[in-house]
Amino acid sequence: MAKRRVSLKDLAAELNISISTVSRALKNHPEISPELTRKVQELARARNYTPNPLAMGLLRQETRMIGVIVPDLVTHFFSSVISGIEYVAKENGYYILISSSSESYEKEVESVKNLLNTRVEGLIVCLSQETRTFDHFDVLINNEIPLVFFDRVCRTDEVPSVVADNAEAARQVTRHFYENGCRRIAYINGPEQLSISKLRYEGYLQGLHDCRLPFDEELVARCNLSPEDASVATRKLLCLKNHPDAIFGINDTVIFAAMREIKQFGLNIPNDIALVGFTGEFHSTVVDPSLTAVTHPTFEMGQEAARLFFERIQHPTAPPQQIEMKTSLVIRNSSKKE
Amino acid sequence: MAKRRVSLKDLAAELNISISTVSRALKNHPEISPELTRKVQELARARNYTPNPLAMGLLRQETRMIGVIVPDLVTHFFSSVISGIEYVAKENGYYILISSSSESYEKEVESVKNLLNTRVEGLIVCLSQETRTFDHFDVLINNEIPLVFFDRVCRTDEVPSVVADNAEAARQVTRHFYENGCRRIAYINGPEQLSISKLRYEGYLQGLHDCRLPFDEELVARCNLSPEDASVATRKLLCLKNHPDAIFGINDTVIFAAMREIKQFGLNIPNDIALVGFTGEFHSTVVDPSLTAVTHPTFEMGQEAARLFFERIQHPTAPPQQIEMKTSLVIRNSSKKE
DNA sequence: TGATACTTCGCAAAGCTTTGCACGACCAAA
DNA sequence: TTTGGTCGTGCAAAGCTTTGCGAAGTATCA
Repeated sequence: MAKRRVSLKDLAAELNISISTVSRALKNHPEISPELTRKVQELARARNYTPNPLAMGLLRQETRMIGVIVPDLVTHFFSSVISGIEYVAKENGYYILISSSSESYEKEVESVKNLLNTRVEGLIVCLSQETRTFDHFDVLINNEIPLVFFDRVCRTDEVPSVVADNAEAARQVTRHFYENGCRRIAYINGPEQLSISKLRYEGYLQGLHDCRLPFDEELVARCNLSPEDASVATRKLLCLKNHPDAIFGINDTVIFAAMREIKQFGLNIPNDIALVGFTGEFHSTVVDPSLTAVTHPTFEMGQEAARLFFERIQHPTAPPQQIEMKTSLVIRNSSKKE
Repeated sequence: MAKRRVSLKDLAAELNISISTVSRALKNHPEISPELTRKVQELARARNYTPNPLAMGLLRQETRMIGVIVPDLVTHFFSSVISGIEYVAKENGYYILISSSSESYEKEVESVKNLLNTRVEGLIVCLSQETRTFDHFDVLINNEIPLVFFDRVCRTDEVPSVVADNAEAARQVTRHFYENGCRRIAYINGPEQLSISKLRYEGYLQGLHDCRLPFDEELVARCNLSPEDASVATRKLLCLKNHPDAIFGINDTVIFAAMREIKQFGLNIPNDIALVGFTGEFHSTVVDPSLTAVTHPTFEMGQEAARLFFERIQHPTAPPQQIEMKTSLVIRNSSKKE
């Protein structure tokens, strides 16, 4: 057990004055005489006094903590967003409590409950891929507890959120493929309930339409976001009697898995199959061929999410904003046919 | 401002009984009659009562929070270790407060101070690469506040720690190079003050000695752990009149930067230069050629660190353990000369 | 009926901080 | 001498929970 830290009471006892006087002296209250103020502040420094946040929290009903729930901590996208959240939180004197849902609905529900019990002042959440119902956020919404979603969102009419320009980005990717001579453009999608899946899929469709390419159902594969499942989905595409000449993957996990699969299949990237991913990873540049990718401003997404959160703290009932972050298509070698 | 949550006082008022009775009823105290107990518990459930951790913290002098300080959140190694810490923390009903030092000594000192002021029960730390002095941990040690280091450690005679078998792993890498025909084996080291730099360097030297290879000072480059600096270090090696035929990089950031640099230089991996990294990344398999690497059990390192932490909570003055985790050299294509 | 023994509960303190209000002391004016 | 004011400080409550101890009430026994 760590020793008790010094409290106002300790200082008061040592100086033979009351606790309230110490408290006031420390914040330079004008009603306390200058010498006493000086004496108190000196002692406080010497004893290394800092106010107890638990007591303050109890008094002010605030904990200066933000709960953050992400599907996992390890994926570059999430750790980078968290980094952005942490940055803004720190600026505001807040800490973040991180909980990983492991892409599990149940754990997500559990995390919401536990974090609220810990009295965080609100939550910043990216939904798990299993999550199809959203009642576990009712408590937050009904009680006006700040809540912000990012990337994988829901209930955007009630909850502020930060997302990428998913549809537009996917549309551009499709057109980029077309301009590079691809005609059978495949798309590996994520779970249908995820907002990013829907929107990127829509963008893909729009892109096809822009280029007057026919929609071919067999060119759309679906997977959960694990590397294994992505590999399966890729193989399915590769085994078509007429395999695609381009594959667009919903995120980096998927596209890296696809890349490996295609190589093992003995096909050339980009000549046999062009490849574009949706990612923010620096690894795009280190794979071979280097990966053309829609690049997220991940750190900035985290910052925006945190800003939205603090706005929410200020104005809990303001109409929810949705911030759409501009992505950019960084063209590298995986999509340039010779 | 979020509404106040229900407290014992609210429940007591609603039932017209005293707070203490409610408190006891909720924990099935035998002195409370069965019916009253039932009634109280029902109401508590209905009103969604959970004890206020601030009040409990104040009372018991515990916050059930662990401060975690890492150089950054984004690198796979750290996010994966954090993941392991979080896992064990959750098992024990603890949360982690994460603070990033951004590889800065000052921010590390700041983080230690701030986290302690937040009344975390202790700290799990990986030193920043700038850190050369360690007085900022005195407060913890003198006050018996639990502290655990991982990976980049110091004061191991006083503080428990979790590290990889750095020297042994580096030695094996060097021998592996030798067995694959490499004779001019270079090493890109990190900042000298880091324990991992020292130990891996020692292992490298031992490996050379084992293989009766001469030590050549110009084959040792140093960099801070940024990709940019790693690139510079690599170029220096490549520009030697007699460039190395193997490069061993202290971590993944370094080795991926080196890989890129070598390719740009027009040299072939592994035939011109073999490459081995020190990493836990799944990306090793997706780069081309796939990267031979010393693989850390990163998640497990986090778990061990957390376990050590909880032991420390139990026995703050027990002699500090140092846990050395076994790494394994996973041989892929980047080190196989034809 | 009075005393004893349980059963069932409430009071209050501790853990820490802030802050409105009151109180004592001292001085000046009436 | 009394009143009114100013200045410096302390009291106490609130925010929430746990728990030792005391008290009220009921039942049992002599």
